[in-house]
Amino acid sequence: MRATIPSPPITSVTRQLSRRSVFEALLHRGPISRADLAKVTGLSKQTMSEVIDAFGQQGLVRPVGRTSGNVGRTAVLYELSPEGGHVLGIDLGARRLTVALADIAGRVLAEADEPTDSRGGAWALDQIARLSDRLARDNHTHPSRIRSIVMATPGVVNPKSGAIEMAPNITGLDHLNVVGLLGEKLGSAVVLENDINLALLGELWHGCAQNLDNVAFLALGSGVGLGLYVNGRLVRGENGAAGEIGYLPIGGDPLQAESRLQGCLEYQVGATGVVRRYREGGGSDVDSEREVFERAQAGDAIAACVVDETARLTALAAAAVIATVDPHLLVLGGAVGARPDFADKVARVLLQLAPRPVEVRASSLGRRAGVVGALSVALRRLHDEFFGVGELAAALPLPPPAHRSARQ
Amino acid sequence: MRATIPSPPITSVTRQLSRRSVFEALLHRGPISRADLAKVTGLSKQTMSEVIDAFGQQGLVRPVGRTSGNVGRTAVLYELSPEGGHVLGIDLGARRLTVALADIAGRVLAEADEPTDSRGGAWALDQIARLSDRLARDNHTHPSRIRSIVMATPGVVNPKSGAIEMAPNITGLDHLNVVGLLGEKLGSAVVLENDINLALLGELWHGCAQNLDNVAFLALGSGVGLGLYVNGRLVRGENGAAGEIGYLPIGGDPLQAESRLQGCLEYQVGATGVVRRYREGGGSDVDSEREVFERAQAGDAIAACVVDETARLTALAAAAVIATVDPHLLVLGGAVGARPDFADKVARVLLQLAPRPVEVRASSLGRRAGVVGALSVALRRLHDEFFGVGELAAALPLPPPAHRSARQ
DNA sequence: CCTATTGATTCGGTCTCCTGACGAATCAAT
DNA sequence: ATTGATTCGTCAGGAGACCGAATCAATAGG
Repeated sequence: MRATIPSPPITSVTRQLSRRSVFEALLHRGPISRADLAKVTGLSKQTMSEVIDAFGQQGLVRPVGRTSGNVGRTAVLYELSPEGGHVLGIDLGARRLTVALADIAGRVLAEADEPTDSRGGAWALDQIARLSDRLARDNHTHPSRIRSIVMATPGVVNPKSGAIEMAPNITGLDHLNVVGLLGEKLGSAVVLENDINLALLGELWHGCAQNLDNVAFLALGSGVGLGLYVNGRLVRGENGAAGEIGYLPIGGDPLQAESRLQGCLEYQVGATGVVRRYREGGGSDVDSEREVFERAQAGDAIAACVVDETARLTALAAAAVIATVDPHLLVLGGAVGARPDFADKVARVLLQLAPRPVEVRASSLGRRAGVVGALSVALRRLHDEFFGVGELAAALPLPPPAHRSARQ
Repeated sequence: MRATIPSPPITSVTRQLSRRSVFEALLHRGPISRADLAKVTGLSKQTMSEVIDAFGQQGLVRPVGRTSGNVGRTAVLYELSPEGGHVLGIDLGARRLTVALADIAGRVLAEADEPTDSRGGAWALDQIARLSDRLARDNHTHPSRIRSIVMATPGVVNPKSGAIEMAPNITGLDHLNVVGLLGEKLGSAVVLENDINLALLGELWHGCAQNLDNVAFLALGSGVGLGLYVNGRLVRGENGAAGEIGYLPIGGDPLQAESRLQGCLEYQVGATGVVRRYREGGGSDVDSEREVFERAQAGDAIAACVVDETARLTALAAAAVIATVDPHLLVLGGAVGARPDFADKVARVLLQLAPRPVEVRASSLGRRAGVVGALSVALRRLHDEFFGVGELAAALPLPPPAHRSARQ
């Protein structure tokens, strides 16, 4: 086995751009010959040979057979090598921990999950490290080859510091330097991101929202939350609090005490809200919001009523989001939101609310969405590390209003 | 006077990047010598002289005196020349037409406005052409030198076609090929954009929202509308309908007939809504929502009540937007929204609603915001035409889920 | 076996950029 | 006024990256 992968050597901007477009072509056009690469990228054949040579020496690329059947000389086919680097996606949920491993070409090599260590905090982090290590070794990958790690976590992630600001569902996580500790344990930098945001990105990469630029993802589970993808980019907001729609002034008096504390919409549509409304409606004791949904499907009239009201409020929230950002698609996700029957109900109410109908789909990845999204971000970060063009791509900023005189 | 400005000759990518960074330095560091430009951009003195030479031949740049006072040889100072190109910003409102002219460096050369031709449609377009021509000639600029024109218009602008889809306040504009006709009359391509979006961009460029990446602009005038700036980019939405918050399910039953037709919030907070509520409250006859506000300030109790309710509903809408996109700043604009007293009222209610306080400011450009925003977009487009890097800057797309096998 | 075709390499030539050297212009001190 | 220090701007040489044309190599088909 070769030594650890060297960072790409410093090269000129123009060569970096060439490398970048060759990489992109390799990524999307699978095994491909140098001649075809030259045609696709517009580069000359010998530039192509130089780039492929360099890629080969970095372990980024490997030959995989030759063409055959066509007239003319056979060509050597190349593809991205799994040796080029690996990425890890983690979804740390309150109940379930999922980890997945992919290579630089985005091929998902393995996936594993376990119940989250209920002691939370440091125990959960240890569990993550254990599971990740096992996954790497089982796939003949030394953990040190993992160059990019992204973890989905509930709560608000500060977009500047990358720290968790509130993780109500996992005990003792908010007072821990998660990025630092986990990075140490795993031997590589870790990036955190809100779980709903990553579920949205998962649907965008491998799920029901592929190739779209404007998507809203409404998650309904123990709480209610929103992920937004606008102009082809994730919306985090100034404080990472974008999508905290529990506080939407919908479903009650927003100035009421309970509403102000946990959010007006959350108070009605969150798990405790659903259970409370079921109890208030005369229903017998239930443990979780899930049970209410199951009873509704089993014919419980009170439960059905609660579910209908939940769907109605969800649709109102969705209408607010749709009026605000005008997405192409609304994805319903989360433990209860992804239920097709519930999605249908919401879609029906929505049809009566919106000035123009919006497509509504239930999440197609279900609870895998979070890991898949984490993988996609980890992958993107790895690609950027190797082939990013940095600020070069930034838009030309406009001049400030203060001007020196323009002598005519 | 020199002949018309030639399009920049085709150059290699690397030269284009150099030109770009030199231009940026000229734009922001005012008159500057070649030696300083070399230091700022990191390019060599040699390259700098080449680029400045080329700029000079294109008429982009001109010498303006020399340094003095410092030890050492004096340096020739250069600045962007007004001959480099001009841009035009137009704000076509229902009542007022405003036009402004700027040069390639973003220096606003002139601004003029008139009441909009009340016959609307083709007459308004003629009026625009007349006013623009006059403005250009008064500033020693032949109309043919104007290389980029952007117009603010009410209604939804289709982000793909660039056409107006609904302009309720200006008669006979929605059945006209505005882009085509106006482009013909003015002799240059015209781009349309929603007036609220441009007002937002105006505040971002020259107003109260400078140097921010996440801003919401809530306009309250004859109607209610929202402009969103997220991740440093304008949010148009999939159909250009982002920010149509008249349809927010706030302030009434969203399934009611009137609400469904013109939007639930619009029905309460729009001009006709304010007037209606004043009448329903027992107020005497008024012509416009503006009058209600004036009476409130003059001590009319009924009017004050209506205004308070309007502020309350506006704050609810703002809270919904804030929960959704988490902006750094909320700007209140439009004929009534920009009133400082009203902005204060909204801010006060908002303080009780949001989990974390958000900064609220009244528009600082007032009704100039639209033209200024139009200028900023026109300018950006001109810069991009000259120095854009195109798709080169695009993010590396992730591979699609369908994969060829990865032979280990 | 020969030819058409396609893949891959080699060989100039161009473009852009940088470095180092040098002349030009200026201020400050003698 | 002369000299020295300093800065501006240009010139010449060379490195990196790209391309096109020519050339060699390997294959399918007649």
